[in-house]
Amino acid sequence: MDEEFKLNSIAAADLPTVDALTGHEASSKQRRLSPAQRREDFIRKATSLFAEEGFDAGTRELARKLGVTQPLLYRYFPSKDDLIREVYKRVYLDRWQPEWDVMLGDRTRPIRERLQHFYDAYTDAIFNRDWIRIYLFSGLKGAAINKWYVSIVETRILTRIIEEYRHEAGLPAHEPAPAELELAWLLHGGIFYYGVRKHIYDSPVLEQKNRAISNALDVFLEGISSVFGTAVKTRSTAIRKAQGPDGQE
Amino acid sequence: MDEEFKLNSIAAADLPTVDALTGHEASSKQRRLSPAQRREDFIRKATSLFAEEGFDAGTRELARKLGVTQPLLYRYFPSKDDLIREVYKRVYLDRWQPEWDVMLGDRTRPIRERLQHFYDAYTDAIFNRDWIRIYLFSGLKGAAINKWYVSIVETRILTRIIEEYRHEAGLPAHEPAPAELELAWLLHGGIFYYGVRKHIYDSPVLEQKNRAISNALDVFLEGISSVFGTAVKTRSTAIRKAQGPDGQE
DNA sequence: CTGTTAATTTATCGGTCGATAAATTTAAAT
DNA sequence: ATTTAAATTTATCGACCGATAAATTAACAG
Repeated sequence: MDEEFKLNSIAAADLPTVDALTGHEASSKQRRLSPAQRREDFIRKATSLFAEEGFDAGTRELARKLGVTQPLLYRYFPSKDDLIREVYKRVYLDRWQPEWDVMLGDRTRPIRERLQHFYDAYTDAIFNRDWIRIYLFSGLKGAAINKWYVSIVETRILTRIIEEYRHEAGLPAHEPAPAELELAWLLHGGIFYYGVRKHIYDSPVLEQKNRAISNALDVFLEGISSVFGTAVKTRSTAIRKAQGPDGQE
Repeated sequence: MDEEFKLNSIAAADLPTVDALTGHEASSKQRRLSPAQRREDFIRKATSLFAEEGFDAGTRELARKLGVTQPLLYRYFPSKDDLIREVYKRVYLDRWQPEWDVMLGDRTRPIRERLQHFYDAYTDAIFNRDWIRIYLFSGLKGAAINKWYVSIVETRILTRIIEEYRHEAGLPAHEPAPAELELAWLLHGGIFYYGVRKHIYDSPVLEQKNRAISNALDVFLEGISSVFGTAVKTRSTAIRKAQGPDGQE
């Protein structure tokens, strides 16, 4: 657990493309790839394979999906565990946008708008089969990066949500109390579970993700207003009339 | 997927005890057990083993934990998959209490009280490492019983919550709309995630589970009141003053 | 065209997996 | 005490696992 992680370090997108590396268009008959490209392919295919079958998926199946032989993997990664760690980093670090931090703290915009913007973007980034499954599998394995990520969500997102809410509601600023953080987790976990139901359980969910988020934010913000004993204008009645929660418009 | 499941069928508790079967007190040196007892032991230890390591855990390790040899398993279960199915049934069907259904529909009690009672009892039943991990592992495997369980939660619990809320709020009775169900899922998923954080991620959570639930219910009920445009007395201000959400009392 | 480098393959090792068959041993019945 | 039924163990099979070493071959430099 003495590892350290850094959000949005050098990522796949920074790697040179096949064309740039090889000097000609990528052909399906291309037999040899540059080390960078081959390594990238291993990580990418491993991500989807591990997402589907868990980290016990075989290295031979991975190689077969790439059209290469299994021992080749060990020229690029000392062990399967090292490959898994690369997959972790790719999944956990790459999709996080540092600007989320900034945007959530932008007090020129109402918090309702900031929250909708954030959760629209955040769920766009993580609501896909690969991400959610890798997240759950690594969580079940007790991977250090999973616990680290959860703590990041709490400090960078949920703590800020409470702080910003308190500010907009005119409440005195202080470190969010455990019970306040817990309410932010209720919102966050509830929204996350939408993704789990849709992408893991293949369960029918409300079609429009942004409406599910919108309604969740309405309930959350109105709910904590009442509970905190503060009356804050948090939602647009125009929106409410246009897309009420009963879906009967 | 043509399997059918039945909540609370004959369960472990209905099995005769070791004493009843063997006629004398269970000794740790007991070498042979009755088939019923041995089978029960296999299922129990398999549940905790699979919960920890996933369903890829070896049958040899399972046997070792029971102090027997591995082939013995195959006198009690035709295959490892059959054992896994038994574990599923034990986990998914046993802890469900049919009275939850009834209680949630008891209109002599306010819905706030019924919800608190239900979620206190429900989380008492499922918030433990074994249950949550088996649930997640089987979900990731796409097990039929997992999808079945999710649909049961929706029809038996969440649909009822919305119906009962609508009734208490004086709204016309009708099948919950998708957006309404989605809000019930927000509550349910948010509460479930409390258990995941505590038992899977080993993340610090608000110590008192019942307070976390109470605050969640306050936010949910007050929130949907506002969103639905209905004013319903849902929470006791006495409770609110005694244990406000800021945890500073 | 030739030589060199390294990307890739072939062959293989020891270990573990789920599962089966046959031998053994315990416990109860006679 | 002897017999009998079945609970349990021993031995083993074929398949698959992660990993290593050595042989091969594709791509580029001269």
